[in-house]
Amino acid sequence: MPQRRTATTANALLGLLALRPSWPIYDLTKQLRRNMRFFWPRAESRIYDEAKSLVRRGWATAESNGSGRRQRTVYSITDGGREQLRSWLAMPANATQLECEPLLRVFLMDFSTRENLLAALAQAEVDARAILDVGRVVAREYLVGSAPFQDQVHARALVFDFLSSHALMLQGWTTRARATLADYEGMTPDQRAHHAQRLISVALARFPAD
Amino acid sequence: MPQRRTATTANALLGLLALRPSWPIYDLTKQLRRNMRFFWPRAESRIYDEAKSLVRRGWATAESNGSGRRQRTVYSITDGGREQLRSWLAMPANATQLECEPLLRVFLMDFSTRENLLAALAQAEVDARAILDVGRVVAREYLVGSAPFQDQVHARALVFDFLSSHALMLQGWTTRARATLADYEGMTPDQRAHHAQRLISVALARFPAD
DNA sequence: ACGCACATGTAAGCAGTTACATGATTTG
DNA sequence: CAAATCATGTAACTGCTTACATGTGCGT
Repeated sequence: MPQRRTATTANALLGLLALRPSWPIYDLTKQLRRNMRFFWPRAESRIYDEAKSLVRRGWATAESNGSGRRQRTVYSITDGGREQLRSWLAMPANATQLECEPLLRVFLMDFSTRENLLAALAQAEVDARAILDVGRVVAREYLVGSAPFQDQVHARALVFDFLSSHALMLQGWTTRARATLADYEGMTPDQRAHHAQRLISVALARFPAD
Repeated sequence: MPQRRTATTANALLGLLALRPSWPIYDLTKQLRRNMRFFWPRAESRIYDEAKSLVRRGWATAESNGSGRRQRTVYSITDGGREQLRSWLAMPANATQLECEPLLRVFLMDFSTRENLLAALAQAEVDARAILDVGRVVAREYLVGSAPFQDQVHARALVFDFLSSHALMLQGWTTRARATLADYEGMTPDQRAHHAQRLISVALARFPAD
């Protein structure tokens, strides 16, 4: 029995709404953009749509607080929304998914040029750095106690641990991969194959017992 | 200027097609399912559609080799397909994306139960184990020289390094997260906050200089 | 001879993206 | 006061997933 996708963006939004009595729509997009995009990436236009859909489903209310001609909508979670949030959290979580085009290009390295391959690795490094750069700023905010969600520091610490581990993993890999490519440089195919096998057995040795 | 998405599934398929003179469609889905799903996850039905689309665009040819009533289509890359592959590889790679619902649930832990939260962590561990289990098998094939793509071992070693690092990172994080939750157990909110700040500074200390 | 896993698709629908448009507010 | 950036959307499209439908061959 294939399992229906449980975590739509709607549920992530509900979670945010539950953290504060009311949210201007822009703050929601900002939150998604700054803090959640690294593990729950969504286009901003999605947020606007999804917020309206929450209202349609009775999980949130919208107050159009139009100062001037332009409307500024503020959203609040309803009791039904809290109920939905609770019932979503009781369902099993979907699997973690990684989509890494730089790695795809390494996989297909034989059809690429040295230059293009290095560019792909550089992209992976940029991805890592983006996380680390945000992380440095946010971490300091939480350490000095000035973060907007300071009361959530117990949860955010775990998220921070995850994301920095992920970013450091990415960065470490690009470094090793570049070194390996340099090693490959002067080798015959046979030597490369041997070298590669050694790399595999080193990595395999780090696997947990079972 | 927003950057067009460059790596559709089509290009990944072209890469596979370029590795062998001809591919039965099922072998393509198998390859995607067994080896690439961890960094380029796609539904299998997508592969069937996409293969046909390659033919429509002149990047592949299909030979319907029907033994019996049922057709077994075999695909081959064309010169145009190789050209497309080359020009895709010359474009900048898209960013790495991670979607981790277990982490989203940790982010929202205050609305969850202890039990549900642990279930989310268990899911993350299952995700890691899935990679490690496949990795163990594939690694041994490459080490004894019996892998279907043994001639690609130089590339696969780099992929293997990436995926095992990723999986070990995931597994390490779940272990630490569980320990942290246990630590939180008896604490006052204030103590938890302090504990969390210590965790953040430990993680921050591991950041590269820059 | 039956059941189950393997193999090959089709159909429908939605979640999500890109691209565009424009109002409001700050800043140099 | 012009330019840039912040803020709030809409429109069009599409890749991808889920769910379903069947054929085919193997093990028992």
